[in-house]
Amino acid sequence: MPMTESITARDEAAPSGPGGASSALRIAVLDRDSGFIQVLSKRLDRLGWEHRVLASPVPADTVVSMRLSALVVDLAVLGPQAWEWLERLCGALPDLGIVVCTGPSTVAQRVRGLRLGADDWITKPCHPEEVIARVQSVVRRRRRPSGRTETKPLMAGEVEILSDRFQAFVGGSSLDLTRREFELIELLAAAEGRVLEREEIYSRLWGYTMVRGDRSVDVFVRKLRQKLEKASPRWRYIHTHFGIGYRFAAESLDVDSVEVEVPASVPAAWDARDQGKLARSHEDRQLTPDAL
Amino acid sequence: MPMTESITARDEAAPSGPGGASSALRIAVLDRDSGFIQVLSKRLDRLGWEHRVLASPVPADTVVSMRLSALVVDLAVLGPQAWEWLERLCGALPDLGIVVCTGPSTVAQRVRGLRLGADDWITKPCHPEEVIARVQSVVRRRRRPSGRTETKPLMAGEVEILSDRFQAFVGGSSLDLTRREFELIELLAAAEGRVLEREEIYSRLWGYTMVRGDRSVDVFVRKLRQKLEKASPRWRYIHTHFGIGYRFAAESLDVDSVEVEVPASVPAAWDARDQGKLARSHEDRQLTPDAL
DNA sequence: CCCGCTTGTGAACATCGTGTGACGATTTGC
DNA sequence: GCAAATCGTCACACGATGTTCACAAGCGGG
Repeated sequence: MPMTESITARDEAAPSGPGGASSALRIAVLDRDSGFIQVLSKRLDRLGWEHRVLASPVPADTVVSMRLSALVVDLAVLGPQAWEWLERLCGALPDLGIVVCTGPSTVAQRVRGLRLGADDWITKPCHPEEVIARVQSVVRRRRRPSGRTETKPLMAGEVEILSDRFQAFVGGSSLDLTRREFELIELLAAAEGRVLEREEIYSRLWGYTMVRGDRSVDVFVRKLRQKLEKASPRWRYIHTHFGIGYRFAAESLDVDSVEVEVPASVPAAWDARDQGKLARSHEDRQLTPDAL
Repeated sequence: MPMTESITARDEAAPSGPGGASSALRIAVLDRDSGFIQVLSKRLDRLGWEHRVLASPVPADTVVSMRLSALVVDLAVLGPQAWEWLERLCGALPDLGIVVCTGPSTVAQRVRGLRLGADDWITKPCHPEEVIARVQSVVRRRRRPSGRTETKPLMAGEVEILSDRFQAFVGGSSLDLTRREFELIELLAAAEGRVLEREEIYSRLWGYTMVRGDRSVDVFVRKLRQKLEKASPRWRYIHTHFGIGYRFAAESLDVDSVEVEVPASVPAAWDARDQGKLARSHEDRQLTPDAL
């Protein structure tokens, strides 16, 4: 069985993607081995997981309040009451992932721990990477039921983008976006204020690189604009940047409420010129490069 | 730390009760170590778990058809393709519990196995009782629905979904849903208002990942719609989202009772449009862009 | 002010996704 | 072992969706 590889710290994708509340893990380590803790903490940091180190036997109730995804625990820290503590904890938090990481033990002890509710049992000395991997494995299973992807609605101007409905709404009524249209508005709105190049939009939506001359992005932008215009006539959302791409930003045509929708991140020159342009031109979506 | 106890074979309750599919575990062991297999099989028998021993590297597809709860596997049996095999299996059956039980290995190998989707990794030689305990632990984690005894009836429009009866009712009379039909309506109703993608529905109901071109979900949606339509003709429950999946939401065809079923989160314009369309079109289930 | 390039627009076209009925395979109950 | 129920696949039809065109309009640089 030729299995040879090194443990490369190939970092999992940091929590960046729009869909990714996936990596929002909270871990606690209950141990006293300072060396072990230090190495583990470092690794957890690099993974971007929130973590906390506990040195003394915390009452089970306290653990409950920490809202953890998983707990790594050395039973030795707990002393004689380890079993009782473990049992109570598992009873109180059946969804908490528990990885016991402790010194030499008998089979009977391991079996007992696992039966009481521990999800895994590692024997020290052990490699931190394996601890991480086992915690991941435990959490991977745990996370299924909480698949409730907490998708906060994206808001911009009058439109409300609900990821779990695959739709955008204005005043409660759907824009009737098709799948691609929705993906496009979601992508644009997630990058609100920033200009996205055509190539990037294309590759993020279609998955492969755009061939020169492909007008798909333009076409879908048009469709989106049509539906946005119909549902929210007094606002402009998608702005063209000539030779570059598109930028999503809710901008009202009503002069009164100008300051409402202009993001603070945009330099002042922007709104001044832009609004001027908006006021005098019917073709206000077309922004020349020097308007930046 | 006084931890001393013998491994008593205190059998878990055998699958006896009518309601109890709780202990109906199906395990497979893929190994060639006859002694290990024999001892393990004996133990599995006493626990009342269905089990099957495989001696040769079974193709991943075959494993799928075995409807297992968990699999204990010695990677040595699989030879050089072990990793690939493991990866494909985990991809096809994300809910299958996989316990690797194999000879001496490096940390890197264990980490790799766990990352690929294995739930646990035990190093031989090991005590059968620990294997059992770890399988139990994995399965315990895997099972989310049985853990909850919350038998709150789900209500939507005129239908009432009673999980403990595996049936849906309208006005007290059963819809005579088959198992799959019930699982489907339960899944959909639990996510009321949210769009569920076909792939998700399939993987949650069938347990493995959907192959492209499989129409099973569509077919069962049709069967469900038929029964819902017959029992509750004045309501629509399952809505198609083209290119995505289905959304469950009770919507009345009667204009009067609009406010009853519309969730507060969705503003009024919704039903206004929707109801209008629903009222005048016989083909209301297919949500054309302008019907949503 | 003109020319080349980029973008907007509408429609035609090809493709894909879904509803539907029927059929064979498998499981379940007696 | 048989009969009924249930499950999953298939082929067909139809419509929604995505893609590609040609042309018009707008922009930028001489």
